[in-house]
Amino acid sequence: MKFDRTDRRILEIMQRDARISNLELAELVGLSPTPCSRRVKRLEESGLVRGHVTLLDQSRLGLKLTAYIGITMDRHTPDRFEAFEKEVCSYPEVVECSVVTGQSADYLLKAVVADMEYYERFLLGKLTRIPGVTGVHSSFELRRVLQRTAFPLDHLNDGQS
Amino acid sequence: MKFDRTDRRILEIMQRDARISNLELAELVGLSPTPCSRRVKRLEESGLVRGHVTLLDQSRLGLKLTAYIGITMDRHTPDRFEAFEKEVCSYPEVVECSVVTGQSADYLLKAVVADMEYYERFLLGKLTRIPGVTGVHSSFELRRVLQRTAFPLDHLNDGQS
DNA sequence: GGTGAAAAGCTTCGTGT
DNA sequence: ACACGAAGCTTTTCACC
Repeated sequence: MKFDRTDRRILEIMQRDARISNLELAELVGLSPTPCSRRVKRLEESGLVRGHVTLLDQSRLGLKLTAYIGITMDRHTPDRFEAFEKEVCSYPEVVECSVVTGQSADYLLKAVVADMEYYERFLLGKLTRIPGVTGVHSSFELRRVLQRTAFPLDHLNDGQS
Repeated sequence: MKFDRTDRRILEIMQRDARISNLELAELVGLSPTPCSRRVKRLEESGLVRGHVTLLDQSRLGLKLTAYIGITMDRHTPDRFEAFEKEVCSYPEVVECSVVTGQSADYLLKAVVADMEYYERFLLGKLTRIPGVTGVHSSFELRRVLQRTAFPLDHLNDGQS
């Protein structure tokens, strides 16, 4: 599958505004509505577009505390990992979870909660109870400097899978 | 400002699908289109809704490497911080940047790049050149387990600012 | 890829409960 | 506050160039 500059511009615009109409989008990229609509459909069917979501204000929701949590496991066996991951995915407080390289942590989690009191309950009542979890290191967000959902697209100048 | 269960359901649905029509949304929450539209408008004007974005597939874009980067600064003065933050915000590779608590890092960054070769250029050519940066510790994502943009809304059962 | 027309869908009133 | 129904508009989607 190949993308040209027009596709790139379409994606850049949609990454910022998912609710733009095809009519307006076509005008912005210098196309008539029909081929513009065709391109969008092609991009969506290709799997490149993962979805359209509404972003809410974390603070106004009362979710004032963001924690980055490094998790260390006792043994690195598939069953340990699977059980841990399944459990973590069921926690709505966790917005991100990855297996990572580096010194002391196997997993890096990002969790979003109301306050420190809630976080303590989350930590003691949920996270540390998962079998295999031997180490937990919490780091808290003091201030958010930047948060983006848009990826850079400069690197796909022409053909790209 | 107060939110009831219906507002909560509206937000839950929109967090998953930003392009839903008011008609369908109204049906899902058990309302007629008119009051549903009023509620959505009220929620947007309240600032609770930050925007509607399209999410793209990071891997299919060719951005195969995600790095978590801990940054240590030499001095914790406002001018050092401001300059650093302004510079970091101008890097499209950085999708997240926060001031965090904890041992050895002042900032935690999340960066998204094509590969390790690109990352090295980013690190040496950009990040480590910023005045005040004394320590950089990179941790790489081996596998993504979970990634959410939706926040939990269970905690706002009735009234909430 | 562009154009124009037709069709479908959505939003927005007014009115009544 | 909400439901209903009609009007009016935007948007999408054809067939064709």
